[in-house]
Amino acid sequence: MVTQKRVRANTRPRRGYGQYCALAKALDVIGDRWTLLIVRELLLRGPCRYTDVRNGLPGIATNLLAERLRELEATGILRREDAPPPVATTLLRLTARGEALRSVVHAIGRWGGSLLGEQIKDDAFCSHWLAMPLDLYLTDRAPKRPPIAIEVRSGDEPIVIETANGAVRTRIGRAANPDAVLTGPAPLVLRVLMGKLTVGEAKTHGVRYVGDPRALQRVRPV
Amino acid sequence: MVTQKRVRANTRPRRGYGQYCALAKALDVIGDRWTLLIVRELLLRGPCRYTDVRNGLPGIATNLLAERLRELEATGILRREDAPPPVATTLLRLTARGEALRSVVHAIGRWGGSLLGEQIKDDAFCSHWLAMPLDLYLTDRAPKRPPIAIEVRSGDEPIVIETANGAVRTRIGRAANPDAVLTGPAPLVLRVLMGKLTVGEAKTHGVRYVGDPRALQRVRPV
DNA sequence: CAGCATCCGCTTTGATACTG
DNA sequence: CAGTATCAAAGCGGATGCTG
Repeated sequence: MVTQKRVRANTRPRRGYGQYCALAKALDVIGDRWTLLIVRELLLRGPCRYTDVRNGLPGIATNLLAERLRELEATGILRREDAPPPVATTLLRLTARGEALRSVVHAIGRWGGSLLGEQIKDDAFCSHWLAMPLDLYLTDRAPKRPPIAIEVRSGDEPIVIETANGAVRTRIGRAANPDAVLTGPAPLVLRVLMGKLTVGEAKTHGVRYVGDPRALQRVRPV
Repeated sequence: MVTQKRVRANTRPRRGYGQYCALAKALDVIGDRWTLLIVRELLLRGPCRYTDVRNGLPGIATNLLAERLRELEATGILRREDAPPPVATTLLRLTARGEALRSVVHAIGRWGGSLLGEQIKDDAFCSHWLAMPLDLYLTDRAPKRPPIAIEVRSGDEPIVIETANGAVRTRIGRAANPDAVLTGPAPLVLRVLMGKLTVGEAKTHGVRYVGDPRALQRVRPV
């Protein structure tokens, strides 16, 4: 008798912890390798294509990404939707439940901040990853004054730090009229923004800063 | 000649994401299977023995637990210490860095709460796991009044809900003089404490409540 | 090219047995 | 009590191939 091979096609048996505990149940869903990094990409980029997600995840195997996306869709964390008329492609968008993972990603990111300082060695880096620490630590020191924008160029994609009614938001893209532009290697750029390194010191290591010097003070972390 | 066994000892190659990102670095350390559940046990129990941790993690393989504990020690999340004179054993205790994971565990637990309501089927349950949702959601509605204690018996170990200067803390153990004692199956007990089920309704399903009825109101969640 | 699926070799995990 | 030893099964990484 022939043994059944491809029995259950594309549904994994899902190896869960089997514990009646919110943490365990959550980890059943978001605890697999790469899963939270996929969520990170969708949180930072907003709705985007398969390929965009993959570009933000150097090292992931394509089949694994496809599988994770299927799982995330099945668990109601993201959904696929057709892009508006101009381009004909499928967009991946976080659901409300997926957006709610921002608090989780922030908590882990904040905890992991202390592990980051050391060195890069041959770590991959994508400039939009800067957005997370910036959103986490920067504050608007002068909420009453007119908003400012700082453009940061540190890798493939430029990002913009904007003050908007008291909060600091970081997004991928360019500023129409930036008050300052900061350019250089990521660890240094980050240290400058975090106030751990003066612009003067950083400039001797390849960082460039053009524009209003007060812009940096404006968003300095507490 | 005796062959050396302990050659490669305890250093794995460690398969990290290789990304210069706080989230990825954190997941390199706490992203492996079982790791955060081990941290949960240490957070809920405080310093305890290997066996205590294992009892709180039904299904874990002993070698895996031993390996994870080694990794957590190496990454500075816990440390081993000799127990005080009476008992001669090794205690596992979270370091400050490990305690800082409470915010991470809480964030994930809060997110995972919505996944929990459904059914138990054949999920394992340990009564001390109740402590997390209780710490997350209960509040002291009358901080000025004398503190109260509610004992909950829902499984192997009793736990105590205590109000202490405005906060609600849950711990493993018994209350010397509880204002109320709640007994019954976990999902029901939880629903009662969360205010989603009245004591009267719960009693028809096997829940017992003995003591001051106002104790329950006192710690009701917002 | 975007968006996968398939195959293969290696690593991690799970279950059990055994030891100081 | 606190692990180590062993081995099968599942998961993962990388390469490659297929389809619209």
